Amino acid sequence: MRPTVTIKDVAHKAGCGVASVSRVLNGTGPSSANLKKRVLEAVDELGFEFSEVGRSLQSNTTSTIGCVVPSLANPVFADAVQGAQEAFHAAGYQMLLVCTNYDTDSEAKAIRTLLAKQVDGILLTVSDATSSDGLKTIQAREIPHCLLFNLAPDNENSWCVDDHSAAKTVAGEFKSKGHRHVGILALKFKSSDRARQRYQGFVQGCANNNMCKPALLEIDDDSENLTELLRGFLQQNQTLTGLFVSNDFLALATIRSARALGLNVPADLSIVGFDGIEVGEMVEPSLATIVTDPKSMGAGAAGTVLSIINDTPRPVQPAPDLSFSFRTGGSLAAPAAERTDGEKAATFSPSNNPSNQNSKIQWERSS
Amino acid sequence: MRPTVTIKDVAHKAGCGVASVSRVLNGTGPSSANLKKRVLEAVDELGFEFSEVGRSLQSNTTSTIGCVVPSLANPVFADAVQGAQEAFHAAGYQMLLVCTNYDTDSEAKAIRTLLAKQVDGILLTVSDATSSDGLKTIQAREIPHCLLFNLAPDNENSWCVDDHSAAKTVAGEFKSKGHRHVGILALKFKSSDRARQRYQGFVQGCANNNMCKPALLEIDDDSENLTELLRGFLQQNQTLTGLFVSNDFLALATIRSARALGLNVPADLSIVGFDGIEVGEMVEPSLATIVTDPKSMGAGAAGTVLSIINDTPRPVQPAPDLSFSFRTGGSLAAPAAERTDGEKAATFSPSNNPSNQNSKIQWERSS
DNA sequence: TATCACTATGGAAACGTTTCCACTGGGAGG
DNA sequence: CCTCCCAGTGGAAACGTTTCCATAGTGATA
Repeated sequence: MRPTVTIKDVAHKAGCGVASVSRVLNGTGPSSANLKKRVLEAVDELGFEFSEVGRSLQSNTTSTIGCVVPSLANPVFADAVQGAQEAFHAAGYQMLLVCTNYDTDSEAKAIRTLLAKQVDGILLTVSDATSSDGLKTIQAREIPHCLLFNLAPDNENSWCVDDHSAAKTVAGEFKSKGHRHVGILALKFKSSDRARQRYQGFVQGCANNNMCKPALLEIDDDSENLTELLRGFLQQNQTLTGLFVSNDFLALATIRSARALGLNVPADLSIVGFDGIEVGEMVEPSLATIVTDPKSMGAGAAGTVLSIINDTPRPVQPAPDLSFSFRTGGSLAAPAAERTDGEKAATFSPSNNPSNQNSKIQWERSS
Repeated sequence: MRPTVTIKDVAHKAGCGVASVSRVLNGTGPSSANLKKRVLEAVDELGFEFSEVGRSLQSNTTSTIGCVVPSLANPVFADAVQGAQEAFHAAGYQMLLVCTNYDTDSEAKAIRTLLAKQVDGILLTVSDATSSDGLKTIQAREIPHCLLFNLAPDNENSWCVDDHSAAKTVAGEFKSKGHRHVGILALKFKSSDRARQRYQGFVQGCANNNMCKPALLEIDDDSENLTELLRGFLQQNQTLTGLFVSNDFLALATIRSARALGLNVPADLSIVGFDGIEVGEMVEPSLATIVTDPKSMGAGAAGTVLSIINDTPRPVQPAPDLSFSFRTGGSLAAPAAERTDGEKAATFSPSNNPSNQNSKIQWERSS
């Protein structure tokens, strides 16, 4: 690694003091035409660039923002990070990214590291905003920050989807199609306040619509045995005609598992997802889902952080009930009939799946 | 923002010199038990943490790595970045992330910014590795770096899928199913050397297998009118029975468009994708595709950067022909018959699409 | 001509670290 | 008892900037 050329080298080559170089290059303070020329030439010859490290030390500012998210494997976060990165970049800030893999210890550790690096602000998604150690540290140090996808505790800024309302909306959609007994398939229930919000909202939505209390199927991160889990779940809830799945990706996997069990979607089991990923519109049947705009959320939260730093008015975020929308899709329809078990089902096969034929299920028998 | 507590404050509170504080906390040099105790207490009381900025200035090292990718919207890059981030994190490095949106100017600018920030290394995906200004800058400054998903020019490290071989493999798979005339749908052909590799490999693969030279449909970033483009393309290539699509996402969109044109996939048109995203396995028909492992690629490239920094042996990367694998799927099958035009097609509808019925196409008529 | 205001410039301090060096005191070896 | 060595410690320099302050020169004004 070639030795870095510093402002001193430039000053020496230009035959002037370092202060003059700084003034010329930053356009702060006066300087003669002659001096300007000499400095610029020296810079050119040496290929000088300011070191941000020296600058940061002096200015107590790094033009760097920390960003903490659980994972980029989830396109919701990937999009949000992308949106935030663009917003920060446009304002002249770089972004330090940390993925925590939904681990609270990693969260806290990452945040300490970012603070040590003297970031000018932090954008973060934590597992639980009410109990996050990392968040407490940030608050104590009074660093400009904004939560993303977390329900905000008191005095906290946050850009998030109104998961509670969204889940209520889903309940209403099930109801309007004639469903009475539905379930919810939730991922990482414990490590995510968002999942909790969705569950509670769904329960309340079902209650508001005089539906049965939704059955809960909670699964861990690996969906290896999703089909078996689903089988067991459906056995225990035999009158269930619809399932609200906590994200689109999992919803697609659930559709596949349902098919593997010989069920027809939506006739035997309606599925509604969450997130609104684009492939949901490309599959057959298309996925009914809650559509959100993670990129805008990320950009908005970034804007909030910037507004705190610059002490400008906070950007306005969409009203809670406008933070999402419902997208209809073929995976949600009126239940064909009450599910009845113990009969031979038509095995699903790619192009032998007429939905107007009332498929029976095979999972009871084969378990 | 609360004033930062520095090593001086600690020294003052502990009643010693700053050098002693540094020694105690870093475990470098001797120190009495008494002094240790005083320092540790002071640190605790004041909540002191070292400033990385001061450290960096002194050590000429930032424990920060720059990472430049086109976009996180593409899950390939998102996964790669995630893999890289984990690898860097494990080695005690933070990651500065920049997305360039496939713009070469942004690339060069981002790289200059990263260099000014004194990153210890850079991981990057550029549009064209042979002509990248940013890459030249990095080379000139002799910064530890590694390319990702770029075909490496001389003396450059790079972790990438062997796009050329992979595309040849796809040609072979088409051939083995009995296809003779196939096409390739490429995205961002100009701004990506990877797309070019795939095209050339596919052309060569078709030639090796005595197939027709593949027709090329090149599209821009927005696939708004994909259906119309596809219609025109198929009109011009009436004997075409298969299409190699440059990424899975686009492949799914193509399947949808084909259906909208009244075509049955795979009977009328086989589709093979590229990337191996997981949803490809969840849809009907499942997507035949080239499977890659972007996360491992990202982690591997990160390992290479680290090995350059630490002057340790380079991690070994998989042999080019093991950098991918072909995944069979329902979207690739033997062509049902030569496509014939001008007849009324069965309009596609969700569950009214028996593949054993030889669908006719409607696009000729409706254009 | 003396004063003034202002441009042009360089020296030096400051930012938060680490590390070199110098200084002290005490124990071991002669 | 005198050396010598070493643990223990603090002062100060250095890293690359910016900025305050002092100085010098210049032209205009009184």
